[in-house]
Parts: sequence; C-alpha cells; structure tokens
Amino acid sequence: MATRRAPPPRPGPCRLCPVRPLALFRPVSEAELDAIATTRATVRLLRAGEAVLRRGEGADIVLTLFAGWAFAYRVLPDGRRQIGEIFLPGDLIGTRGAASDPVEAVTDASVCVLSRARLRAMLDDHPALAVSFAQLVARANALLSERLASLGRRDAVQRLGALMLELAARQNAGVPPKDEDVAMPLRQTQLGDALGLSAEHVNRALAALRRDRLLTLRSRTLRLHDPERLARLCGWDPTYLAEPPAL
Amino acid sequence: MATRRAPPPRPGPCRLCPVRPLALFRPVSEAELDAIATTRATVRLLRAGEAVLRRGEGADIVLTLFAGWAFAYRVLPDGRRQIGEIFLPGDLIGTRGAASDPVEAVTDASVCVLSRARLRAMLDDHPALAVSFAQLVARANALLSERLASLGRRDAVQRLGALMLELAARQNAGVPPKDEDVAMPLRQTQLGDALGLSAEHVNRALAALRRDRLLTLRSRTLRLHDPERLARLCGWDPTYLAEPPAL
DNA sequence: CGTCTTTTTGACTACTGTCAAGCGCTGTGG
DNA sequence: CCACAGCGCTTGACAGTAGTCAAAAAGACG
Repeated sequence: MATRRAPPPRPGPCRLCPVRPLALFRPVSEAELDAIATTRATVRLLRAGEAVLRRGEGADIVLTLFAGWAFAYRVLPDGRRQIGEIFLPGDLIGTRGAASDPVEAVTDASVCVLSRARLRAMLDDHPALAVSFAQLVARANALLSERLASLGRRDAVQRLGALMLELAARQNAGVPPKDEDVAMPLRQTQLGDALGLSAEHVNRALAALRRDRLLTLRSRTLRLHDPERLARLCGWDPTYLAEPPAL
Repeated sequence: MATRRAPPPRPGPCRLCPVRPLALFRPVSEAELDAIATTRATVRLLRAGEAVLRRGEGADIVLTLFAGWAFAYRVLPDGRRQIGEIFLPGDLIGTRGAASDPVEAVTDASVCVLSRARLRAMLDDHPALAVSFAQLVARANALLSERLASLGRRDAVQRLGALMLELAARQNAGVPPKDEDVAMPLRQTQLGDALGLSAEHVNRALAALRRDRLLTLRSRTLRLHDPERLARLCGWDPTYLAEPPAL
C-alpha cells in the first residue's frame, strides 16, 4: 500500500474526487459540489502508525479518509486496547465530535480535513447532504453492530473469518471476491485488538483457516478461496453492508 | 415498569412531549415543532417481549421510543443471540433503514411511528433537524463503541459493572446516581446476550459485585452503592455518554 | 395454591490468554 | 551481494476465564 519512500497519495480537486462515490453512495449536484469544494480546508499526509486524529481533536474537525487505512481505538486503564471502527477510503472520521476516539493510520494515508464549523454551515445549506451525512453515520453503526455480534457470540475462527469477509467486501463493492487479491494491511496484533483476541490466538485462528484452504494471507495481501463456505462457517451475512437506503 | 394489567403510557401531543429534550438535546423552534407534529403518523403500544420493529420493517418507518425499554438484536445461524443497542425513552429506533436489526420490547412500551418518507421530507425542510438526527445516530455509535470495548477487552465482572453504570447514568442525566434506585428491567439472560456471556456467568459476576457491596439488584431495580469505585474497577469513563456537540 | 419463569449453585469442559522461544521476512549497512 | 538487526509471525506448554449441563431454590402469575 505504501513504502517508506513514496509519499502518500495527495488528494486532487474535490470536483474530481474519485472516492466521493464510495462516500456518498449517490450522485451529487453541482451546487453540492461547490459547497463541498469550499468546505475542505486542508489535506494531511500521514505515515503508517501516525495519529490521524488525537483525543479531543474531533471537537474542531471532521476528516474524510482519501487513501490508506486507519482505525479508531480506545485504551482501557490497564493498557489493553480495543480497535473500534476500521476506516477505508471514503469513510468519515471524527463524526462524534470531542467524544471521538483517537484514530491511527494503518498504512501511509491521506485525509481531507473539514472544519466542523464549515461542515455545519454546509449541512445547513444543503439538507440533502445533511441526510447523506446521517446515512454515513448510520452505516458506521451497522458495521459496529456486526462486530459487536462477532465479539459477543462468535469464536476466534469465526470472528477472524467474518472480519476478513467484511474487509474484502468493502474493497469490492460489498461483495467478497473469490480468489482475487485484496489488501489486508492489518497486522496480527491489530487484528487481535479489533477482535478482542490475543495476537497469538489470532495466529492460531488464521492457521485453522489456512489449513481448511479457506484463505491465503501473506505480505499484507488476502485471498479468499471460498467466500461462500467461509461465510457459512462464520455465520456471516453481508446484508449489513448494504448501501444506506434513500432514507 | 409495567404490569400485565395497565396499558403502556400513551404519548400525548408532540408539542408537549416530555421526552423530546432527552431526544434532541436542544430547544426546538416553533416551525420545527410543527414539522415534528405533522410527521408523527401513529402510535404503537407494546407488551413486554413483543416485537417493536421486525426485520426489514425499518425500510418504511422510524420510531421514537416514548416509554419503556427495548433492544435491537441479531441472531446467528446457530441460534446464539447478540443484543446490540439498548433503547431508553427518547431514543430513535430503525435509523438504519431496511438493514436495521429487529427490536424487541423489554418492558411494556410505547413508540411514536414516523413514516420514512415523511421523516425525509421533514429533514429536507429543516436542516437543523437533519443535523440533530445525525447527532443522535452518532451518539448511538458512541454507545456501541463503548460496548465493543467491553466485549473485547473487559472480563465478565467489568462488563456487567460498566453496563450497569451506563444504564444508570442514562436514566440520570448522564451521571450514575449513588444509592438511589434506578430501573433495571433486563433479565440475566438478556444481560448475557448484551454482554456476550452466558446467563449463568452473568449471575456469577453479579454475585461478585454484590459480595463487594458495589450494587444491589432485585426485582428489576438497581442501586449503585459506590459508583466511583465501580467505575474504577471496570475501567469505565463516562465521557462517551456526553451529549453530542453542536456539530 | 400450582405452574412457569427466573435466579442460583455446582461440577466439569473448553476456549482463549499468557509466557517463552524460535523462525523468518524486510530493510539496512558494509 | 551478503551479514545483521528488528519486527512480526509461529509454535508449544500451561493457566484461567467463561461455557455447558444439570438441578434446586425463589419469585411471579393466574
């Protein structure tokens, strides 16, 4: 996804933004486009591992992930970490304001920075965008609910399989591709923090999935050999990934 | 909260709605009030255990919980159940459209039913309401993230304690009250489904909390004897409960 | 007062975590 | 082009938390 050398991809003009369709799930009018272009304040380029959003920073800004992966996390007093939302290009970061969890870049990444005040003005002027905004938040909600079900009621192998299916699907228009490479830059430690497992146990679960010839995962690349069977094994149903409705 | 005999409380006119402040976290203008009053279509009264929202029904309607408690849940193919959002009066139900999880009433309950089409029209006409709507969804998001952290990184006692703190706080303007009774209508089976534990293990965790004189829970009533100590024990930080920001 | 649900308790099993070590790929520097 | 350093991945042994199964006690309801 990104070497040490090359800088992260820099977003171009909003008008031509290639990730907007991913973000809004619908065509955007000229007037809306102008509003969006005016609202974007700056761009940030980040290295893998760097902080994308610090604690409290969400009070002032909202971000759109343009390229790369990132995740929100929470650290408990005893030091254990839980990864919440996993962000892919097009996702909104910091929608919860000051209460937003800190966000870290998985890979080199770039984000568009929107000031909260301007975003607010934009949404007030364009109600349809406000509704789209709400839909995006609702979709994030759906992803969280699914993961909650994973942590609550699936065993380690199923959790891992379900997450692989989800992340593959989100990179492939909602459908996990069969026998095609997709990016999978999360390390096993991070997978553990996302799934509520120890890194060692993630490794064992991964070994089980490999042994059953359900997937291949090497050098940050994932390939699902039999998504249907994997989905059955994990009790995974892609419905929750569906695009938000017209409201 | 409700006996077999008495019917659930029936909502009165929107104009006088006592739960609106809980729901929107802000004053509402006259024009907005009119829009809200026009948008509400019908009211539903429900008995404990009944379905509040069935699978797919969210495509057509959105609900506001007026009285009683409810929860969204998901059933895995093997029959295990995971409870997601727990709804208290003022909360929105069905914001994810057709992808919304089914919702069941914990106690007798009443809900205001909004048709999705009318809601859409209302939000288009009143951008500030659209923004408020997004904030409500974002808040639901915050609650889910917190529970995700619980299921991922807290043990049984901490999970249960954190949930008790949250539900007590949500009934008390965001602060868990000390030595005061609050409603706690969830059965141990339901607590287990919410926390990713077996009902038996919930019981054991509850016994531990009682033994340490941290809380009392009898006949659907909870009393926290030392919220601070409990919060420390559970690594619980109420920040995530904060009202949504002005965006 | 009898029935059904919910809560408790106990014994045993199983999944996952922890600790420890060894392996291997990647990138660095000679 | 090769040796070295580091981080990440694997594997094994053992401990601990939580699940399952079974059954009794305690409430709730009619």
